[in-house]
Amino acid sequence: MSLPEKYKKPYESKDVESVVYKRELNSGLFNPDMLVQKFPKKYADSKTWTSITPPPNANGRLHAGHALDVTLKDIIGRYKRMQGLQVLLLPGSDHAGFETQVVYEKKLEKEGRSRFGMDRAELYKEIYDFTHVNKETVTSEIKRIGASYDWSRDTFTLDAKVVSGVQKTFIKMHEDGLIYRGKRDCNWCSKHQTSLSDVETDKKEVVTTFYTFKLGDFNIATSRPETKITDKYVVVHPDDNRYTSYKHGDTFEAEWVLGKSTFTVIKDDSIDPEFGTGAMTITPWHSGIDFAIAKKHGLDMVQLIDDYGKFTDVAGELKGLKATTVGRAKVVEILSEKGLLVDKDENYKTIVPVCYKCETLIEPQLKDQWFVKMESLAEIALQASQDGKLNFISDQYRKTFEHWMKNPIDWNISRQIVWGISIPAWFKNKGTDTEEFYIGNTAPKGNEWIKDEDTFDTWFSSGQWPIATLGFTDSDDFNRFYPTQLMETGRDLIFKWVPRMVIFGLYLAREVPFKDIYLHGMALDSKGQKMSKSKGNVMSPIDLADEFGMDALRMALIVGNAPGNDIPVSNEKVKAYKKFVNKLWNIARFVLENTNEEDDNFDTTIDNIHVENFKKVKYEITKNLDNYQLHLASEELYQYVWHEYADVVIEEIKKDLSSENKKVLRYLFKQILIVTHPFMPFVTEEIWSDFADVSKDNLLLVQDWE
RNA sequence: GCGCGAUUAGCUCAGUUGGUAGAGCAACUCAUUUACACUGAGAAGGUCGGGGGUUCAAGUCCCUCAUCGCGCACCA
Repeated sequence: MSLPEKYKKPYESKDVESVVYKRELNSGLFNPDMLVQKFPKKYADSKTWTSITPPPNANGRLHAGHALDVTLKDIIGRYKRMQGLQVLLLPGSDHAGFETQVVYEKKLEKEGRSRFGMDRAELYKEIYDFTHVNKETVTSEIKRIGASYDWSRDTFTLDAKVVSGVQKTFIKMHEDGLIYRGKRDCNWCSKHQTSLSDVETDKKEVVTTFYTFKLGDFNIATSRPETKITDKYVVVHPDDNRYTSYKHGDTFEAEWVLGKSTFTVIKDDSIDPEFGTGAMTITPWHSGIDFAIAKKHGLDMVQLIDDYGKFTDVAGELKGLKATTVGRAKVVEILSEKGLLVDKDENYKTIVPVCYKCETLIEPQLKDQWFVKMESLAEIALQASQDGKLNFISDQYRKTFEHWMKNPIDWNISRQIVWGISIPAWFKNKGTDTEEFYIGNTAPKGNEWIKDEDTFDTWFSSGQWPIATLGFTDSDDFNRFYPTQLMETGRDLIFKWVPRMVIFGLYLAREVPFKDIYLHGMALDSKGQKMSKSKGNVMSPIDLADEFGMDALRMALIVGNAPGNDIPVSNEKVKAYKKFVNKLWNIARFVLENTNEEDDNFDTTIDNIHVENFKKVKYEITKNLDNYQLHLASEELYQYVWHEYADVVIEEIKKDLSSENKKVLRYLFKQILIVTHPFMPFVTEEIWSDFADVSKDNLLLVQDWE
């Protein structure tokens, strides 16, 4: 046959990629229903193989890490599909409640606006529109990577079916006694005006001053004097013999910030006698630990600092001062003037919690919030892991998972933001002593009930993602595809996301949502630094693909990246695989120039050393794909294609282009296309079209692996 | 403080039940228009962080130390 013109010049990825993706997409074969319909012989009786894709936040462009995520899943998915399984890679996107709201607030800030004071519905509408524009960008970028996702099942976390299902889950959990509302210490961000879960806070080391003040017969040490204004309990360890003259419950009068006041001595063994002076006063409203002590002994709690970080009425003349800055200075000044400052250490290092988005100091606040009781849920998740129902591809993450499940903390699922799924709860006399609540989709009778304005923590909905995307537990898709086979996502989601999906899966469906858990590492820049917008080192997979081709980028992300390890991405590495793609292109040219369809009837029963060698390589590649060792599989492939097939097989055969040799050449090359396809779908599918009639869905996408 | 990783060629990293150290990139020598210069052939480069142990045999298993990274929790 005559050589198609395109092979007379180097491979042009840009010309090919969009054409190939459209060809594959339009075949409908990314949809498992179409696989069965179009190729019943191969797929009608086969099992399903499903992976729910992590929903990327619909609030921006993709970075190289997303490309790694998509590539890994797509390679496995394409491989399983060629093996004859009904593959479903289910895409979606996440409204990413707090994350998106933060991004949008920054936009508002730039425009000189603020969400505070905006009409709730209006704000929601604006963020919705913003998100939808971004969602389209994200979707088109994922398609560029070559994702063989079933877009007909694309799901958004704010789709009506997801919203109602998530709300139903909340109602069910309440009925099962797993939800409670209560005043409890919360992580409060005074900038964003919302509470956050523990995984949404970061730790920051600060150097501050550690003060010791005299309080009656006690010396009290603190790094946060401003919280001490209204303290009235002194806590010491029961066995501390320095304080034996006071018994638990004894009271004494002493001079303090706002004048003379009465203090009560509390003995509690959670105090470390070695730390500071072994005595402390407690501020239950603004400290989790203090709250625990106060709750245990039934002590009074007062709010000293308001939601904006300023002193409340109880601070008397200090009311309205910003607590952590002028407030602190003022308190130190007052106590010093009274001669109560005993000591100060100005080089005290401590770690404080900050908002993971804005680094504002988290001020613990007692708030009425919705909490999920985690203990029993964590226990079943731990059990599932210990029973071997979860297969962590790199076992280090099992330990992390189980550690977390052994130390569950009740989960605050209320957020004081509009961008999210509304909590189906209603209040009567909210904020008063006679407050009542009702949980349900519609308000009870009577017009005194008002809707809860809070929304769910975004992880409350994404935790249900494997079930929600399949239409919840009573749908056909659920029965057909649940439990899924693979959860592949970033290692940073081991806390935020993975355990919650396991828990919800076990709770709602009584089965783990997936068996294999592949946690990939982070994509780093060429210097090994984490990519971030502020550092300006974010690499766009689209830009890299424009320069080197998407197949090259996919290979560069996979080769040498052992599961769970971070991977530096450099232009040099992508460039190296661009050469590999071109090599394949030129091999195709050679094979097409020297063989034709008549050479297709190779008898595979004939002994041939080249065929034997290939079989061994294919066996290894298959084994490594089955074990999710993609870094090994891809490297073997590279070595074989370049240094065996091109350097040895072609070189040998071109000296003797016998009919027999041509058949071997052609047969092996078609096999190579099959094995290479999951890794480099674009160039292989394009070359395939010169070896087969692709007009009737005879795509490389659905060729038999075996 | 607790936990988890990492330490292998100049650089970036592989090395799957213990069996004579691998790749890509870079650098070096040669080939000079070949299916492919986005090329081919070849050579060079590592006492596998230090120390100890188990074993016939250790990059691999155990102990210990050092350095780096990450996670969790911090204490007023």
